[in-house]
Formats: sequence, C-alpha cells, structure tokens
Amino acid sequence: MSTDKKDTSSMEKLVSLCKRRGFIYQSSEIYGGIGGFWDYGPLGAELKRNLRDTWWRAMTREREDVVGLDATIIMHPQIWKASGHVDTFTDPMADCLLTKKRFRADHVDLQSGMVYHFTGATGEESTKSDVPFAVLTPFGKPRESALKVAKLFYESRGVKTPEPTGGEQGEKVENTRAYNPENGAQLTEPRPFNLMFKTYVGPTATEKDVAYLRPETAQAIFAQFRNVVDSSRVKVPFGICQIGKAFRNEVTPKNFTFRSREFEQMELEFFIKPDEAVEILAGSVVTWSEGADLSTPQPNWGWDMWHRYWVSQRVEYYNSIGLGTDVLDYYWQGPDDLAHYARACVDILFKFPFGTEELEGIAARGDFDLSQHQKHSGKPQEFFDDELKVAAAKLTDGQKEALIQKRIAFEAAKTKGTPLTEAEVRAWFDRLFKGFYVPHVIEPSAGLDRLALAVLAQAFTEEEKADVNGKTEVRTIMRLHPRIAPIKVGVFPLLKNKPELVGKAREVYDLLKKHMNCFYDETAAIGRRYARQDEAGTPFGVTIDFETLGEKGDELKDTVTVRERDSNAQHRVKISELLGWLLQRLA
RNA sequence: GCGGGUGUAGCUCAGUGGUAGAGCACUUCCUUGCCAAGGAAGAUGUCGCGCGUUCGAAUCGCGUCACCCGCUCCA
Repeated sequence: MSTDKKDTSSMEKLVSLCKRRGFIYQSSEIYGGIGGFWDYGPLGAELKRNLRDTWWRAMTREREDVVGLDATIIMHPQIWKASGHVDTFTDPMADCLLTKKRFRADHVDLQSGMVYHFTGATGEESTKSDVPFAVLTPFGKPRESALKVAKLFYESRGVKTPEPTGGEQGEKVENTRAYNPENGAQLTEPRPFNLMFKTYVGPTATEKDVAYLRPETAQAIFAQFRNVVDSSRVKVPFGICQIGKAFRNEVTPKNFTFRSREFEQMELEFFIKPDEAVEILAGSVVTWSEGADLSTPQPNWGWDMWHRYWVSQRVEYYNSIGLGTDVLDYYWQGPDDLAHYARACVDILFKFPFGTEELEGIAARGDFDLSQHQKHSGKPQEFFDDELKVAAAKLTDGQKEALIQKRIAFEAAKTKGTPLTEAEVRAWFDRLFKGFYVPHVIEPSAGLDRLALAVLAQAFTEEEKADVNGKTEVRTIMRLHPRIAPIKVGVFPLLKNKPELVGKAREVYDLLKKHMNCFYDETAAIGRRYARQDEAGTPFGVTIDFETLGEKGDELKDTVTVRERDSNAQHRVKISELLGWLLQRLA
C-alpha cells in the first residue's frame, strides 16, 4: 500500500509523549528492550480497553446476528496445516551477494544462460580473497560481462583492482533461480523464514510436540464453528467475533507498534449463504451497484452486498470513535493481489504520520476456510438450512439443472485456483438441494494495536500558546474522542490550601469515580493541571471553586466549573446534574 | 537478515580522553481566586550492555542489544 508523506518528527513526538504520559512503553526496557514487543502503561491500558469495548459492543452486543468467542492462543497444530499457515508462512529468502538485495527465493524469475564459477581473486597491495563466486550471463554475452560483475564483488570484499581466478569456462545452466536477475550475481542459499512462533506442548519437547502461537485469531472461529452452531441457536447469516492476541515473528518490526511481533486482533467471521442458496430462497440475488442501500441486510443479498455492507459498518464504527473520512483511505485489492480463494478484499487505511497503512482488512473468503477444516479434520462443517431444503424441494428438475449449468460455466471461467469438475459441482448441488452447505464468509479483521496507534496519532495536536508572562510555548493536546479517552474527567479543587474546596472536590470525585475513570489532582496551579490532562487526552475538567461554596451567591452554590479540553469553554453545572451532564457527552 | 543513523536524568538534548551537565518534568514546603504564575529546598544517572586500549573512557576500538531511516518482508 501506498506511502504518501513521511513525517518522522511528529512520530517521534508521539512516541515520546506515549512514554512520558504512560500510554506505551518498550517491553522489557530495563534489559535493553526486545524488538517488536510493546507494553501499554496506565493510560494506554485504559485506552486499549475502551477501544476493545467499543468494538465488542458494536460487533456483538448491539447486534442480534453476531456472537462472541474467546479461544486459546495455542491450538492443535493441524489447524495451521489446514489453514495453509504452515506452508505459506515459511518464506525462503535469498540475498544477492553483490548488492545485498533480498529476494523471495521462490519468486525469482527463472533464468537460463552461462554460469562462470570464480574461485577467488588477487589484487594490488597483496589483497586477495578465496571466496568463491558465480555469475550468470545470458546466452550470447561474452565472458567479460561476468568478469565485470565478479570484479565488483571482490572489490566490495576489500580486494584492490581484483583479478578474479577460475571461471575460464562457462557452464550451461537452465531454469535456475539462484542468480540475481538484475546483475547475474549469485544469491545466497535460500533460508526459510517461518513467521509462526513455535513452542512445545508437554515436557518432552520433541518434534512431535511442536505447536504454534496463533498467527491470527480467525482460525479458532472456524475451528469452533460447529460448536457455536450447535450450542447457540444461530442461523446463517450470522457471525462469530473474537478479540485476542496473535503472534508473528516479523522479519522487521517497525513503525512503533504498527508492526509488532505480539499484537491483538479483533476479528469477525460473518457466515453467509452461498449465492446459489440465496437464489433458491429469494428467487434472485442482489449484487452490488453504486449507491445501493446498505443500511439493513436483506434476504436476497449476494456475497458482494454483504461485503460492501461490512465495509460500511466498519467505516461507521471508525467514525464513531473519531476517525473520520479525512484520515481514512481505502485500497481495493485487484484480481492479482487476491489470494486464489478470496473473492474481494478491501483494506481500510489510516493516514499515519509514517504513511497511509492498513488498519483493517475486509475480505470475502468464500467457503475456503471451513472447507479446508472439513477436509483436514474429516468432520462436516456444513450448516443445515431448513428453509433452503423446503424451497429446493419446490424447484423443477429444469430449474435445478439451470443452476448447475450456471455454476459449471462459472467454474470454467475461473483464472485462479483449481476449478471444480462437473462431478464436484453436481455433488455440491446435491447437498445444497437437501439444505446443506458450507457457509461463505465475510471477514473484517482489525488490529487493535494499530487502532490504538491510529487514534493516538489522530488525537495528537500541538498548539502554540502564550503563557502568563507572554512567552509562547508549544502545548500538546490529545484530542481523543471522549468515548475512548482513558480518563474521562479530572477533578480539581481550585486551591489546595482551602480545606472547604478540597473536601468538596473529594466529594465530587467520589460521586463520579463509580461511573467513569476519573483523576483527582490538587497540586500546582489550575492551568497546569488542565494542561496535564490535555496531554492525557482527558475531555473534561471539573473545578471546585469559591462559587461552589456559595461565596458568589446562593444560585451558584453547589455548581462547578466544567472545562472542555478542545474548546477551553467553561460551563457552570450543578453538582446534582453533573453525572448526567458528563454521561451524556461520553456516550 | 543487509546498509546507514541514533542511544547521556522521566522528557528534549549539551558534553571529543581528566570530578557527569542544562532546560522542562518530578517531590516537599510557602504562595495562589480559572488555562504549564512565583519563591525555597530536594531527589533523580551502572552515559544502552559487554570486552578491550589507556595512569584515566560518556568520549577511542571491537562486539552486542534496542530504536529510527532505506532495502527486504507483511500468508
């Protein structure tokens, strides 16, 4: 995905503020830190909890069609075999010996030509090298071109004006991936990079006991699909969502918490009927067209309507926590980017200071995952749809055959993956007409740590302000949406040497703290306390002043000053109405 | 994993071989009448870590760890 502008300095400021105020620390810092792992401090822990809660509420509690799951991090290793992670997570890598450029060893273009094997080189000032090196040159090119590359190689190893030795005769080689296509230089032996963290279950720690820390939370949902269906009276279309840790042994963790080795995912697997089932039940299938109404799911929606629906739902969610359209972007994967089993995938991107990068991917994955588990476990992962069975029974043989022929034509037109044979299509429809199908899935998969970073980056604002002495200074304000702010309200007695103010302030604090995260502060001048809370992102400050005590007349007695972080506006609010006033603005 | 950069107080940074510093922040006290006021006192460092060179290392060398940038990777 794209990178537009880089803003390293604002990122550095954000990292610094995160540490200073207790949002995010480096893991294991006293031992020098450990790459790709980050801890959340007091404010960060609250922020993350709030984000987690808003997601959970939006995805399951406020919906009738999604249920939750909380599965283990370590699961049966077969799960990762079935999902493809054991194979595809192992990327063989090879480096160019000359330029150090790195290649996916299995992605290097196949080449043929003459290979010249050099055994070393001698040079001026008795510099020399015994390191062997080989160069591939296209057929028809002279040996000198190979020699030129070899000289560069030995020069880079400290040999002055080198004369490579050996390599007099070229060797004919065909279809090799062992040389850099750009310059012909030899690549290192491919080394595997498995991105899954490995561990051992049980005391013996043999190869038989190998297990993996999950690299995504999604597979647990698929693995428990049958149990959820059997125990919770859900009917397709419905979803299962989960929040939890996932682990990837990234080659290069970077951009603060953006790419970490341990991270938290928030995933939904939303199971839908195959389009053929929709067609049988509803008579026709609605497909996406620009401007279609996505507000309420309809029984005749095809998979792409559901996909678009979830994109719009997710965008609505981001808007609800303060990430508006101005900071979001989208990337629709083209046919070439898509995995063979995926039908569509859109990334919701956020404009981070280091570039526009993915917050969430929403993929239409067909029935790939459940089918894989059905195949590997030998346990059926079908859903039985009563209404479908009844509707299918009413179809004529001709209608049935028309559906089958349509699918056969669709399979024949496939350009990716292995198309189903006619026999397989007929077997699939045989099950479908009896009411059985493996549901298709729409998968909105979001990164919680990325979201936390996004809202922090979005909230980070600097303002120049003159202090009482007229000296301008830069102040940092974290304009976090009140719904996710770690501290909702700061409670301050105007002065701490007046026991009446302090006593009243403690009363107000005790009143509020049962309902929201509050912070009591009586140190330093009031302006400083406001400023501290601005950096923590606290949306409201409540100050107990002399009016509260009734010194300015009875009508102001038992009222407090409520100060808004973003506008500096002040309101007089009765203590008896304060809780309601705040709750209304935090909802 | 490769190349480049950085690492000194909580934060930002100065300090190029000779007793570890500044600003801000922090703690306590005084003061205080709404946006980082003022005064006084105080605490804070294995100069990222290890090894070496040296009479002596934050400073020089080697190694290592972490972070940043660029490659590479991101199923």
